[in-house]
Amino acid sequence: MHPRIVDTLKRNQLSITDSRKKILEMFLQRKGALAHADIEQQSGEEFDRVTIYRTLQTFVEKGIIHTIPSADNSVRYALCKDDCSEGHHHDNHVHFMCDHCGTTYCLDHVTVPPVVLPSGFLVSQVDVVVSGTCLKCQ
Amino acid sequence: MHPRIVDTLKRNQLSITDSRKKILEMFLQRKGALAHADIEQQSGEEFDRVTIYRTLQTFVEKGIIHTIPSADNSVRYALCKDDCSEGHHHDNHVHFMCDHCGTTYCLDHVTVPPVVLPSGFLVSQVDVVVSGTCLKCQ
DNA sequence: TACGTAAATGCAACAGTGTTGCAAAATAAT
DNA sequence: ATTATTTTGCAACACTGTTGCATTTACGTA
Repeated sequence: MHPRIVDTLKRNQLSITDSRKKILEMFLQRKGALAHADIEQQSGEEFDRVTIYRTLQTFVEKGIIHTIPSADNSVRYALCKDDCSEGHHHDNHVHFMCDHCGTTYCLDHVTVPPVVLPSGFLVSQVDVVVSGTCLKCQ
Repeated sequence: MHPRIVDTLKRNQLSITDSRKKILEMFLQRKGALAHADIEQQSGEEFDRVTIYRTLQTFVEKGIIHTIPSADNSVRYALCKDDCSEGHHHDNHVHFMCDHCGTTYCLDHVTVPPVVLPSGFLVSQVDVVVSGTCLKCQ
């Protein structure tokens, strides 16, 4: 098991349970983004659907993972780089969705360019989602 | 009725039906984005749910409207500036979602800044979604 | 204008997604 | 080891979106 798992859970004052350990491990292993359905499939019948939903919710609240916007209807989650503080997510990096294989990447090293809005709009967060073809699909 | 309605439908080789006229009018009237649920509520019992889904699908295919990405699970649609050609949407403008009232704006005059990705990624589209507080909610 | 064809609609049924309440089980604290 | 708190699993429900098929509507032609 990944050494960061128990550590991360404790730091966020979460009790150490099987589902949390397993789900967090999935995120740590495959660095890409995961949808609820991915987790449900990978974990087989081990956990209830509802438990997965609640675990993801908890992780988002604690700033362990963040949601990735998408034009289709699917919500994907990915690890926050260094755990964001509760309620405050500074994931100002670019997300990339491959049109071909569907994989979602967090491009941690590509920062979001500044966007200047008309006066009157107060910006709290900027999400950039790039779609196209990824490394593996060319 | 808005004069552009029949014109737009004809130009896209769509038959003129009540639902298409009514739904297109909704988009032309309130310049903001609309979710399926909004349309269902506004139209009352006039059209079947399925008809609304299919109309939205058709409009997206024809490039009359486009979908707006969002971090939550809701799909919203907005008019394409000048009808995009079929299958090709050039909506490279910034979208703004108000955290307070939930309204989604298309900021047609704010263009998407260039994003430079690591080599190996082929970019086909860049979506920028800004969230915060809008003009009315301050 | 009337007619025939092609397209769009409404209905029923279904699958997927996400939420809530509550009892049982697991975790944490003593 | 025992108790209090949290988490889980189950059941049920609401919402979202899709598909097949019969009926209705729109469109081109005569």
